[in-house]
Parts: sequence; C-alpha cells; structure tokens
Amino acid sequence: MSGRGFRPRPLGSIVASDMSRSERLLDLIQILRRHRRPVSGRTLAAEMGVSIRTLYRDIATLQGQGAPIEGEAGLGYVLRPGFMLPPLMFTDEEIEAIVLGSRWVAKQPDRRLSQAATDALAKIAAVLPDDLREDLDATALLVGPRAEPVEDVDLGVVRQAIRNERKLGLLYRDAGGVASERVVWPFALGFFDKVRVVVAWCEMRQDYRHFRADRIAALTATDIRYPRRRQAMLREWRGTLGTPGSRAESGKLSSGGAS
Amino acid sequence: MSGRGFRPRPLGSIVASDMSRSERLLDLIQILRRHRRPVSGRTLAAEMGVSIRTLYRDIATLQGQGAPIEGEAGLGYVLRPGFMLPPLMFTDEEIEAIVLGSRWVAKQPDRRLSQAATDALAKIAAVLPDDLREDLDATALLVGPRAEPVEDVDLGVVRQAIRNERKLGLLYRDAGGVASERVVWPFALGFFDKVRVVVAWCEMRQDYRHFRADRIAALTATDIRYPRRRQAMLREWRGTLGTPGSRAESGKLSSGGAS
DNA sequence: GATGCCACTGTCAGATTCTGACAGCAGCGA
DNA sequence: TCGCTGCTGTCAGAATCTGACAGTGGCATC
Repeated sequence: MSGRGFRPRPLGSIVASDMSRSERLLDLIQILRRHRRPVSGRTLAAEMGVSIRTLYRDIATLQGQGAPIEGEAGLGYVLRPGFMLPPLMFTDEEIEAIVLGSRWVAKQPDRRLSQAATDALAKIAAVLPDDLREDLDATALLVGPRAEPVEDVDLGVVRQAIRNERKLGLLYRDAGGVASERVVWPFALGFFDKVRVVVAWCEMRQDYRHFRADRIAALTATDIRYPRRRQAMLREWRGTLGTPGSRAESGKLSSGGAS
Repeated sequence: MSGRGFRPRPLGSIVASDMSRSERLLDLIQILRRHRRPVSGRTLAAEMGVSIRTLYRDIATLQGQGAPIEGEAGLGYVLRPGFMLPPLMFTDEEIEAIVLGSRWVAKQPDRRLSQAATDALAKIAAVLPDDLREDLDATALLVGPRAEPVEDVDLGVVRQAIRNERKLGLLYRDAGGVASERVVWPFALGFFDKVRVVVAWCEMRQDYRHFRADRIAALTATDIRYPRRRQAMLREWRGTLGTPGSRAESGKLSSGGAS
C-alpha cells in the first residue's frame, strides 16, 4: 500500500522514523536561510526547541556535510548563500531531464551560469550509480558546439541588480550598431534564441525594453533602488506580451532588441 | 577549518554522526539498484551486515520516504527504476543553472522528457525556500514558445532500445520527403538544433547515421540484440566527428539527416 | 495439501546513540 | 575589564535502534 510517488514535505524530513535529528538538521538550514544577519546559537536553539549544546553539535554535523555555515564569536551564525537540497526521489527520466538541461546550460554563452551548470553536474554525477551515468552519457547527449556568441559582460552584476532591485547603467549597441547609454530597472534575465536577455524598464524610453547580453558593451552597477517591486514589473511586463497563455514563462519577443 | 565546499562521498551519507542508519538507507538503495531481479530480504540483510528484522524496518522507512521499493512474497524486493538523490549542497547559481536547464527541457519537443522535466521542477520547487524561488522566477526566465516541431513517435521506445542494445525498425522520411525502411542499432539520443536525434548504426548503409525524431514516421521495437557494445559504438562514432575536442559531448552533425 | 520460501508485524531486553546540564577556554567589541 | 558569543569535554539519563524470537499470510512447487 505504501509509498507510491514522492510527496514533498513542508520541511524536508530525511528519515521518517528519526523525526528528531536528521529532520532538525534540514530545519536548521531553513531557519538560517531566513535570517540575513548573523543569528546567535541561543536564538537558534530556542527556535528549534533544543538545548544550546545540541545546537552546536548539529551545526558541527552540518558543516561536516559541507554546509557553508560560518560562526563568529561575538556575532552568531551565517549561512553563505547556497542551499542544501534534501534527499529527493527522481525517476530515471527526471534525472535525464535535469542532466540534459544542465548540459545545455553548460554550453550557453553565460560564462558564470555555464560554470555553475558544470559544477552542479559534477556534484550530481558523483552520487549517481555507474550504470545510470552511462545511460545518461548516451541518452542525454548534447550535440553541437558551444553556442555563440559569448558575451563579455559579467551577468552576475545584472543578477545582483535584479535581486536587490537596483538601477543599472547600460552601454548598449543595438542591431544597427548604434550605441546608446541608458539607465534601466532590470527585473528579469531571460533566454531567447541562444542569447541571454536582460529585461528591464528603460528610463530613456519610459517603457519595457529587452537587451541582448552580447550587445551590452558595458555595465554600471549602482546603489540606487528603483521605485517599483521586481515582481510587479515582471507581471506587468508579461501582460504586455502577445501570448497571455501559460502562467510561467510563455511569450515571445520581437526579434530586434532595444530601440 | 571545517567545511568549505562540498565533497561528495562514494556512497552518500546523510548525517556524518549517525554513520549507521541514514547512511545505511542510502546504501540499501544503491544495492537494490545493482540487482535487476528481485533480491530476498535475507540476502540484502547479509550484504549490509544487519539482521533481517532491521532490514524490514529500513525498507519500511524508505518506502515511507517515497522510495519505489516493491516487495512480493516468495520473490524478493525490487526497486522500480528511479533514483534517490542524497542531500546535496548547491550554490544559488548552481540551482539557477539546474532550474533554467530543466525549464528549457520542459519546452522541448520530446514529450516524455518535457513532462519529466516539469515533474522534476515541481519536486525541486517544493523544497526551495520562497525567496529563492522568486529569484529563480525572475532570473531563470525562459522566453519563447515551446520549440517546434513536435515529434509523434514515442522516444521512450528508443531509450529502451538503447539501454538494452536492441535493434530498432525505422520508417524514416528524409529531408527530401523520400521514405525508407531500415533496421538500425541505436546507441545514443542526442539534441541538435532543437530536434532530438537518434544516433545509430544503419544496417542498410553499413555506416553511422543520425535520424531526426520529427522525421521518424514509425518505430518498431525488437528483441534482437545487436552484436556490438553501445559504449564502443558511441566512442567510435565520436571519433568520426570533425571535432576531436572535449571529451563529453562536442561535435557537430551535418545539416541533412540520414541518407 | 503439505512443504518451502518469502514478505511482513509485534514484542522486548540489551546495545547504541542522542541530549541536556555543567564547566571551562578563546575571540571580539565596548 | 566586562559581556556576549563560539566551541569543546564530560557524564548520566532519555530516547532510539537493533537483534532474537514468535507468529501470520501469500505464493509456487512437490
């Protein structure tokens, strides 16, 4: 009668029977993620209903696992950005999909992301049984060279700006080769036709524009917060697209670029 | 001193300190994966150096986790195809790469794989903290409609044939629309220019050929094992490609298709 | 239908592990 | 110096896990 299909739990539990320890470890990470500033061990212990001694033990265990938790005396604990995926059950095809997708990303022009995909693949491959890995080599094969064109700008800057809702200075060269300098409010970083595309509100045009990453000549990060919420702009922008259809990432872009 | 970076272990250990139970559970899955036919509980127990009673408890626990283990009296235990990923530590960018890649796969023509990617994404999303999920919605955005053309054939048949090294009957329509019937030895399923491509040895041409999935009119699975090893053919085929370069999935295909 | 094999459950004492409390050291900023 | 905090050692009691034993029911073979 039991377990058919995987049912995710609100907070990952590693093993059903040991409700306490393993599950608590996952919870601890979630709690740490919630706090941006350092949290004292005592606070964490209280939040988990456990003694401080145990908390220290738990942290040590997690660090032994590779969790990037840093503790500094007088301050507290911080979790370096990152995330620990709890154990997940995947079908062969789902793993195939993930591996194939990651291999595709690894071949994309976005250098940081490409590297990240390679790293992720290595981590996944390290825990896969040999036979499955061999299957994947044959079946999740990607043919074709790395996608051109490689952009020179550091898209990490864009990601940062999006995450923190900051204005961004842009030196852009449009399809005709005409250069322009703009200040934009970036809120999404998309893929279109093998190119990464920054989607933003353009202060100059007073409208939504998208910018092909390979045509961006220079980026200037700023500390200036733009006045709107990222999510709201994303929704609004989606509304302006032709396809109203599916909820997540449908739509199309005109072929040109910013004007 | 402690944990910087994640170091994968040969066999996943969930929690360093409880060397015994949680780690044993992962091992058990690995052992089950190795055996294709049913294994008796006693065998498993012996292989793990544990009593039968404990083995039953472990199996129950795993099933509670969602592991697709099936036991039948008089036979033994079998693990339905699938794999349980142990807890893995990913950076934000690595998760972004995985999600982006999976979203890309979800938009590909291969229906089964597309569905698998969607399922995998749902599982991952279910365990991600909200803020990270929001970041990903903006930053791992995929723009553009589902890739055309959608093939009609069931590529699952091809996967099966590759996995078991069986011959495959093919009704193929080439670029000029000319139909032909062939028997091929499939050994890889690749991606090229938005189309899935079956790579195989063609008995008719006595050479390696690739077949665009959208031009395959019909597939016939057989039980006839082809005389060579999949891996060897894959290596050989790679050798025939222009690019000798990187080890994994480089190379290019001529634009045509099979002839 | 008798027999053998096997999956599964209940129970219970002993082994193992985890936990909390107490004590103590070290780093850091006020 | 003081206060706050991270971090370690130790140890007894609590919680959990484990193995042994007993018993039920399904299935195929003799």
